[in-house]
Amino acid sequence: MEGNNTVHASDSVDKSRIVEVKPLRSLAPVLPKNIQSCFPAKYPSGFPPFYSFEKPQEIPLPKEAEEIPVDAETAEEIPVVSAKETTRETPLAAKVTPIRFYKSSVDEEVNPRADGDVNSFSEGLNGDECVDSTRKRGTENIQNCKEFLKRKKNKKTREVAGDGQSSNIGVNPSRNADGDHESVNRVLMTFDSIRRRLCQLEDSKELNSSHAIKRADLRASNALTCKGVKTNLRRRVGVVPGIEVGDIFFFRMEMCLVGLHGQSMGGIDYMNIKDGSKEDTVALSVVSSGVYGDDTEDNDVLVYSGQGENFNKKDKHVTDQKLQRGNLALDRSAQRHDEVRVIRGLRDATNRSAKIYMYDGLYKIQDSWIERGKSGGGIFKYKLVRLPGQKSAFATWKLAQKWKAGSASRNGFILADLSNGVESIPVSLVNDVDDEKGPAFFTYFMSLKKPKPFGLVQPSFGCNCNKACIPGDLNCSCIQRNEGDFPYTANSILVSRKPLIHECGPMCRCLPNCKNRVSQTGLKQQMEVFKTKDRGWGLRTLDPIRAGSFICEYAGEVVDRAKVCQNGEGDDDEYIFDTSRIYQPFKWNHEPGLLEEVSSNVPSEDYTIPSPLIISARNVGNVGRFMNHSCSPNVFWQPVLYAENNQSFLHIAFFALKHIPPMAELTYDYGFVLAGHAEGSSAQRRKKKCLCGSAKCRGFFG
DNA sequence: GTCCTATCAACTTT
DNA sequence: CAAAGTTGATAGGA
Repeated sequence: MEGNNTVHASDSVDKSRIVEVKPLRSLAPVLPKNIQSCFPAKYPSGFPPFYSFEKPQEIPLPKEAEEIPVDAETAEEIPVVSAKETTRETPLAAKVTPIRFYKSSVDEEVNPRADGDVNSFSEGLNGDECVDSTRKRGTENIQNCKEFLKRKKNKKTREVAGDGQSSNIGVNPSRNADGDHESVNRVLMTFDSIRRRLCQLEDSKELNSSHAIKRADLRASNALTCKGVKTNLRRRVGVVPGIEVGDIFFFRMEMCLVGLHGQSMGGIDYMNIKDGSKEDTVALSVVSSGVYGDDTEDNDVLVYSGQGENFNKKDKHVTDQKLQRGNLALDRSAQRHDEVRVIRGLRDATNRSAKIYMYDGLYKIQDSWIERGKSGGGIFKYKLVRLPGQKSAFATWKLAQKWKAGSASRNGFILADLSNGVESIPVSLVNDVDDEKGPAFFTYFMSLKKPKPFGLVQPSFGCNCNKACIPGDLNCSCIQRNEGDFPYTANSILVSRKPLIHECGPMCRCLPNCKNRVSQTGLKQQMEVFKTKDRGWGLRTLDPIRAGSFICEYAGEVVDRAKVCQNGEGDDDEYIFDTSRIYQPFKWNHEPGLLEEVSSNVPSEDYTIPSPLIISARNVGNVGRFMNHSCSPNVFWQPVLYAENNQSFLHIAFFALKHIPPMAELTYDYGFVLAGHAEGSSAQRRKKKCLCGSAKCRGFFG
């Protein structure tokens, strides 16, 4: 028994380090406080919003606003405001430098009244201009949109030149033609935020009407295209700025919007170029869906099939593919020895009908030939070989899949399941860096021990839903607490960051598989604890993770500040999570106004926590305790509340901030304590030097 | 009940 | 403009 429980694989088993598994919950009810704190005021205490849309008249006038630089550099200079200290006065919103300036070129072009004032900005959006707002929209709207896009195209040259006159929501106009990391990120985040919200609306409509809005991906993309929220519009051969080898995508549209692959369906993207006096056509990128038998043993080689049917629909004759379009382009690229971007698609393991795409870098066409297909028609084949010296991407993904399946051996493999069966998915322990055989002893536990009730005067109660709560059912008291919105999509993706999320709990009548219990169901992705080069143990994922996916709770013991101070004399706060630290604000929800039906109710991203919650994961915890800090994290925390034993308890749940590729380390922003604001001895506490290595690194944390 | 495949239709890009 | 290595819904079979 003990052998099974050991953290170490080595012979020298230290009995003090035996993992003790206690998957039971311990509850400690305490005194209730006032109910007011549960329901956020209009501006709950917390971070200031980037911009106040509820008071558009107080937004600075355009002249003023245009002086505010919108670069990434400036964004970093946004004053950080303590969750504790912020007293909300409306002008604060105007004082805070906006990360973007919300004025779109659309308004300039289309709405003659638009003068850059946010007010008219919203009006412009609420008109029918280019807003694909209802299922039964007429062709009129589409027409408008097309016309708009035409006009926009003419104007593009000016924008590219950087006259500074126009700007787009979310993207620095100068990044429209040639993007960077910042603009790519922003486009992707905005896209997915709108898409999630559309899914949410769709889910809730299903109950009330038969008409569900389909293809949220297309609709989100449409909205962004109309508003010019795109980047890397200039089509190019080779590297696309801001996109890294190994980046993953969940929709073809995402790759269109950031300029990686311009074809919404087509597998081959190409363009015409002028080479001296001669016109030529060259391939830009190919998407391999992995269904045409183009997989080879060698992950650096791709055999890609040309495009074109093998029979003519009219005369029903077998035909050969023709050397035209994409086929021609690939042929030309081969002769010119040009680079071609390769995107590899694989089935999503968790959602078999969906696909995940990974950018695998640059390849060159080494060979091409014609094969006979099953029907007898000729099929072009192109052998693409990956250029050396690029970061391993697709190969890593495939390897991770093998590790998961147990069909490939691993270097430095220590333990198959650190959680010892507490999690339904095993958490492996790996160290391929040095000799350390595992982290110090702790008890694996999935949730909070000794939680303190969240101050409510009224007794907490659960909902009365039968079996499962259904989005759009306004009789469900849990949905009511979430202001009518179901916090998660049908596939358990968080829709928006909110001051507080109310989940169903043990007191609800619905069953444990109710979709409103996402943070209580344990790990959903396969993860592993691994030894980093310079930051101790860390957590990484073997699976690709979609933005908004639940990662894990921050499990541990709820402690008092006094106790933290007592223990905090050494470097003892390594395993402390504290909601009252200062956290860099960031925008995860989309801007209001990008899509009519979605604009009106974009939740605030200021967390509402009436009294600080401090969790120690030193002795008891889950994988959350291994997540390292980063100033450019890929995970964020979100307060979640649900009731147990007539009381409500606050939990901290982690969600993916963006799409996370397999084998990437999971990190979140630890926040920091302002010097002089901490109590007692911890005031003198040293900040830790940050080694996150990101371009936006603050230099310290903790 | 679930899991897989096949098929269909709505759909946007160049 | 037509074509396209899409996507999600739906149905039927193992």
